[in-house]
Amino acid sequence: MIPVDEQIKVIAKGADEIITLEDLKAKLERARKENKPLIVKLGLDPSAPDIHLGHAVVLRKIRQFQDLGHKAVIIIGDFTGMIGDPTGRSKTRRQLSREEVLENAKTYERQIFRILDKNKTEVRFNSEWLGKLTFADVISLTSKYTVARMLEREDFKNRFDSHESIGIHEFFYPLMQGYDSVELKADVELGGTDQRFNILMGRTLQKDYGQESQVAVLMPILEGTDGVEKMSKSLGNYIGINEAPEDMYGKVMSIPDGLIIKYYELATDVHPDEVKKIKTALETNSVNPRDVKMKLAHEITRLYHGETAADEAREHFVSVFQKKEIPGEVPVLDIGKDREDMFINGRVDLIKVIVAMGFAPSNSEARRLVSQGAVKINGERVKSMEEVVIRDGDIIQSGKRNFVKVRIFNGANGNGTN
RNA sequence: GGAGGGGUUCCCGAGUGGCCAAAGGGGGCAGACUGUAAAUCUGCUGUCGCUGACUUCGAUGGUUCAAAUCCAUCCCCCUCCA
Repeated sequence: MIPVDEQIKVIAKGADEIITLEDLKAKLERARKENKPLIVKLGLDPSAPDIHLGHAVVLRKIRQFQDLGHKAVIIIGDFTGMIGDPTGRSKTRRQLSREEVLENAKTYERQIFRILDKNKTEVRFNSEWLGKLTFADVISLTSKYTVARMLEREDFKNRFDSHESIGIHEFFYPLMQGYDSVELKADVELGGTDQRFNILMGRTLQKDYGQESQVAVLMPILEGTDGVEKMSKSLGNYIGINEAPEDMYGKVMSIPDGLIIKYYELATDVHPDEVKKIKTALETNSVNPRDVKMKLAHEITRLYHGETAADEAREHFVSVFQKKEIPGEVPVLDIGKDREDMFINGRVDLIKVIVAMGFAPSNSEARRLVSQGAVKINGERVKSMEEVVIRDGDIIQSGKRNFVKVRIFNGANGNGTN
């Protein structure tokens, strides 16, 4: 293991807060002396199975720990997932079924190793120990904390003050998460700054159970593409690590300029010195933010899809969004005899095509898109539903980014009249 | 256990018999302008083969020509008292 000071430099990079730095130092020194890796814990909530750049922030940090010689334990919160983390919520979450949780957990496992070192990672499900606790154990656990201290947590406090409901079971979430740390004898727990309360709970409980308290490493929260809210699947402002290169590139391009540096810091492995240079360049207006963002988009895409795919994604972006060309490759919708649902009076119906491709959730929505001039056929804006005739090979564009090529097979008709 | 307040569309929130598919704001979507940035302006924002019809205001049943609005029962949330 490399010297402790060097390790701390790496660990502290990008971190919002380390509680406490002294504890971390002590642990690292001991680990180095005894050549015994630290147990670094990260809990994943299995309610959102698509890993996105927001999750990747902590996962990358874990990876850094691994590269320093430490061991990661990923906890799939299958048991806690049935409660749902109340963090940041203004409402009680719905409980996931056991099947949903397990299904999501599987999806998770498939994705995390695109970032983590599999050889230095252990994956555990917290039902393994939480499911075994007796009611007496639970009482004993709860007796270690008070309602007043629970209400110190901001989201609980807000809900309490504004007379919104708080389920008793929600109080258990932090306790359970803390108990996970007890079970693992975790040395470090990673999380976003919104996990501060939960992770500190681990510190408290470990002490109560006669263990050394874990160190909290809190990473900043990455805002999503809207630039305001925390990146999350449910808000639809996320960039998934499994997304197609073009989508990934495009989504990065849509983030507000103010977030460029933060994305560089938290979502890439670009060296801090280099990031500093970019920051200065932006601040002195010596570069066009768009160009910086294009480099960022390329970098992030490269990280998950490789150099070639990233280059192609850039070309695609330039062609479609900057030059407003129709992309070379467009998804194809085959309409054969068996797709009678796509026809009205013997004609392929534009509305149905839009809905079939998922460009709009309902016919009404599709109709709105058309009436607002969002739909083009072969580059020609559709002005009236009356005149529309869709022919074999036509390329339909809905909004800025959705394209489809329609293939109508002979005998299935398509050219207007019957 | 008692008393009171409340549950409206994605969210907040108005609406207490017909003019209500339901004000206003937020969010979202689309268009213009751009750099798929920000800001700004405009339109749209229940569903449906859509100048009309159908479904929605916690749930069910009722009163009425007509119910988000009135009545009954039930469910849920909050406050105060015990």
